[in-house]
Amino acid sequence: MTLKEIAQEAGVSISTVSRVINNKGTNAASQAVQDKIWEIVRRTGYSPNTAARNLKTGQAEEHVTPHSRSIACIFARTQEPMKDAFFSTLARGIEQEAFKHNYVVKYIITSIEINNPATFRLISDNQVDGAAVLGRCDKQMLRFLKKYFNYVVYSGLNELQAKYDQVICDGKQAAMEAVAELQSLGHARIAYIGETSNEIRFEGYCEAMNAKTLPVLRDYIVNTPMTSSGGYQGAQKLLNKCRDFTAVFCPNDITAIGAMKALQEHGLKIPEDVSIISIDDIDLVQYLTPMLSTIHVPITEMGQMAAKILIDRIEGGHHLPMKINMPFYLATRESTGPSRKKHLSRGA
Amino acid sequence: MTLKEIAQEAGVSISTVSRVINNKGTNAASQAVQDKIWEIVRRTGYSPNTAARNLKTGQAEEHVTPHSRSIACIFARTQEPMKDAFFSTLARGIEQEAFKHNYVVKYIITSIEINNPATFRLISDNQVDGAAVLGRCDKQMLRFLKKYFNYVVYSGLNELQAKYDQVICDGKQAAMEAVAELQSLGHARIAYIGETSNEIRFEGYCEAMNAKTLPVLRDYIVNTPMTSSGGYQGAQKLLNKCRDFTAVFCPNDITAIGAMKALQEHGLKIPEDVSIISIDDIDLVQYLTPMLSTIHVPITEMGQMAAKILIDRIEGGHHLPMKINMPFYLATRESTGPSRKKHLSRGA
DNA sequence: CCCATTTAACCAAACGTTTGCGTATTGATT
DNA sequence: AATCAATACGCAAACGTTTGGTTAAATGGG
Repeated sequence: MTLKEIAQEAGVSISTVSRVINNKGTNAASQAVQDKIWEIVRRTGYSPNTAARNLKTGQAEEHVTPHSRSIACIFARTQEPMKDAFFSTLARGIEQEAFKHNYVVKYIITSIEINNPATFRLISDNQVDGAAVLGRCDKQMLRFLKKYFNYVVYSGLNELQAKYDQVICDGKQAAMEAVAELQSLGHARIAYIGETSNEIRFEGYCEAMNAKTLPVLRDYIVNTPMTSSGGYQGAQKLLNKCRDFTAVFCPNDITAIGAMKALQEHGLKIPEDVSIISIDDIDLVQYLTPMLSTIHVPITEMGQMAAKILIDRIEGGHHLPMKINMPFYLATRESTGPSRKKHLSRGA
Repeated sequence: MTLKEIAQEAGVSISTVSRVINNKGTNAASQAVQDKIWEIVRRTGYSPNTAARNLKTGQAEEHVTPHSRSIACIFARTQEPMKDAFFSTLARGIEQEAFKHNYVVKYIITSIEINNPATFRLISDNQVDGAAVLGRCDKQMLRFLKKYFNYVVYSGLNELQAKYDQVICDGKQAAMEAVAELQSLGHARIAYIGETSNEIRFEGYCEAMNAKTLPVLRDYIVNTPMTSSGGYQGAQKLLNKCRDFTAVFCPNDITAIGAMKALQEHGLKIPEDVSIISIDDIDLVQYLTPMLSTIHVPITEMGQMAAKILIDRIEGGHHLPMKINMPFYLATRESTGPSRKKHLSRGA
C-alpha cells in the first residue's frame, strides 16, 4: 500500500494524502476528504515507507548512531585458523569488558580490503559507536575506518604513530627478552624462523643479537609465514642450510610449534640439542611436549583494556590518543636449556 | 557525499560508480576507473545512503529484510579459546562460500542466552537474510532465532529434529569408527575422556563397546570438559582410578591433546604403552609428537555446505528442511598402535 | 458586482539509489 | 576490410515520500 494507491482510491492527489497523513497545518484538506483518506488508511492498514520518508527528509541518516551501545570488533581473518587462538583470546577479553559496561560487540571478521565491495558493505552497514581493530593494520586502513566509526582502537602487535588509541605489547622488547634468555643460557648461534619484513619481533631479534655483538647470519634466518606449517617448513629449510645453530627463536607460538615438530623429526632433542623459545603464551603451549618456553603476553587483559579505553573514549572520558603498553614476562618452561656449545654437525 | 559527487569527481556517470561499489558482475568498469572510484570513496569516507538504497531495492519495514545479501553466523562462544579452532575453521568455510555468492557474513559470537538483553539486542539489531548457527544449540533457542531471522541453518555436532536445515557430521558413527579402529588393533580396555551427558560421541563410544560385547566400565570413563585442560585433568583422574587401560578415546582433538600430555608425563609412551584417538582433525594435530590419529571431519567443507544451503533457501531454491550428512574418514597417524595386551600395572 | 483573500487541491521537483537498455569503443576473428 | 562479440560506459526511469509553488474555486468586504 502506497500513498499513490490511497490517492487513487480517494480520488485525490498524492500530496493531499501525504499532507493529511502528516497533518500539515499549513494547508489542510476538507473534512470530507480527510475522513475518506483516514478511512482508507485504516481499512488497508497502510503504513508509510520509512525508507522513502527518511530519504526525503534526509534525517535519521548518518551512519553514526549516537548511542547504539555497541562496538565493532574488526579483525583481519588470518590465513591459518589456528592463528586465531591469539585473536580469539583477545576478542574474548574485549567481550568480557564490553559486557560489564553493557555494550554489545559486533564482529567483523574479514580480510580487510577496502576495494572488496563485500567488505565495504559490511563496514558501512554496521552501526556502532566505536571499533576495535585487532591485528596488523596499516595506517591507510585505519584512516579509512575512522571515517566509518567514531573511534578506532588499535589493539595489536606492532606499534603505530600516536594518532589512535592503542593498546600494544611491545613486540621488540619481548623479542629481545626472549633472545636475551637464550644468550644467558650460553647460546650464540640463534636462528630465526618467521616473517622478516615489517615484523617488529624480528627487529627485536636483530637488535638483541647486535647488542651482544653476535652476528646476524643470513643462514640462520628463515623467512616464512608465521603459521604452524610455515614454522614446520621453515625449520626444514633451516636444517638444509646449516646445522650448527644451538637455539631457535620464533616470533610466535604457533610458528614454534611447527618448527619444533620439524626439529624433532630430524632427531634433534629439545632442549638438549637445540633450545626453542617464542612469544605469546597461548593456552595450548602447556600441553606440548616439551612445554614451550615463551614470553607471556597478557592477551585477555589486552582485550579487556582495549574495550575499556574504547568505551571510555566513546563516553567522553578522554580525547587525546592514548597508548597503553601492556607488560609481558618470561615464562620459562621446558624447551630451553643451556647450550651444548658443541656443533651438531651431523646431528640426525 | 553521494554517488553523484563521486561520479563528478571521477568524471564518470552515477551508474558506473554504483556498479563499481556494488560489484555488479554484469557490467564491469575498467580497472583504472575502479581504482579511481575506490580512491575517492576511501578519501572522502563515502557511505551509501541506506534509505535510498532500501527504497530502491524495495526493502520492507520490519527487521526482516528481504534482500540484504547478508547472513549471520551465530556461534556460542565456547569457554576455551582453543576450542575455537574448530569453529573458526567452520566459519571460514561459510565465509568462503558466502563470498562466492556475493553475500556478506556478520558474526554474532556470544554465549547465546535469550534472557540476556544484550544478546537480544544484538540479534534483533542485525538485519540479515538468514542465519547459520554453529555449535550446540537447543530447540528452544532455534525457535527463538527463527523469529528473528528468515532462515536458520544449523551446522553442528549433534543431530536435531528435522525442522531446520542442517549440515552435520555424524558424531556417533565417527566415534564408533574411532573406537572400532582401536578394537581392530587388539584393544579391549578403552577409556573415555570427555563429556558424557548429552554428548553423542560418547554414545558412539558406548555403542561400539557394546557391539563387541566389551564392558563399558565406570572406571574407564572420565567425565570432564572437552578442553585441553579438561583432557589433561581427565587423564590424571583416569590414571588415579586404574592403569590397565590400553587405549583412550577422546571425543575431540583438543581434549586428546591435554590427555596425551598427562599420559606422557606419567611416563607412558604413545602408542607403545597406550594408544589414543579422537575426532575432528584440526590443523594443529599434525604438529604434535606423536601425530594424533583421529577421525577427519571435513570442517571447512561443512561450513561451505552450510552457506550453500542457507543461500539456496534464501533464494527460494528449496523449502523443505534439508539434512546433509558430511562424510568423515579415519586418519591413522602415530598415536595408535597394536595393544600390548599386557597390563601396565605399575607403569611409571 | 468586483477585487482581494482564504481554502482546497494539484503538479512536479527533489532525495540518493539501482538497473534495464542502449551505444560507443575495443579487440579478435574471418 | 568487414563482422561480431565483448567490454566499458551513459541515459533515464523508477522506488515512495515530502514540499514549495501554483491554480482554481469559494468566500467576503466594499
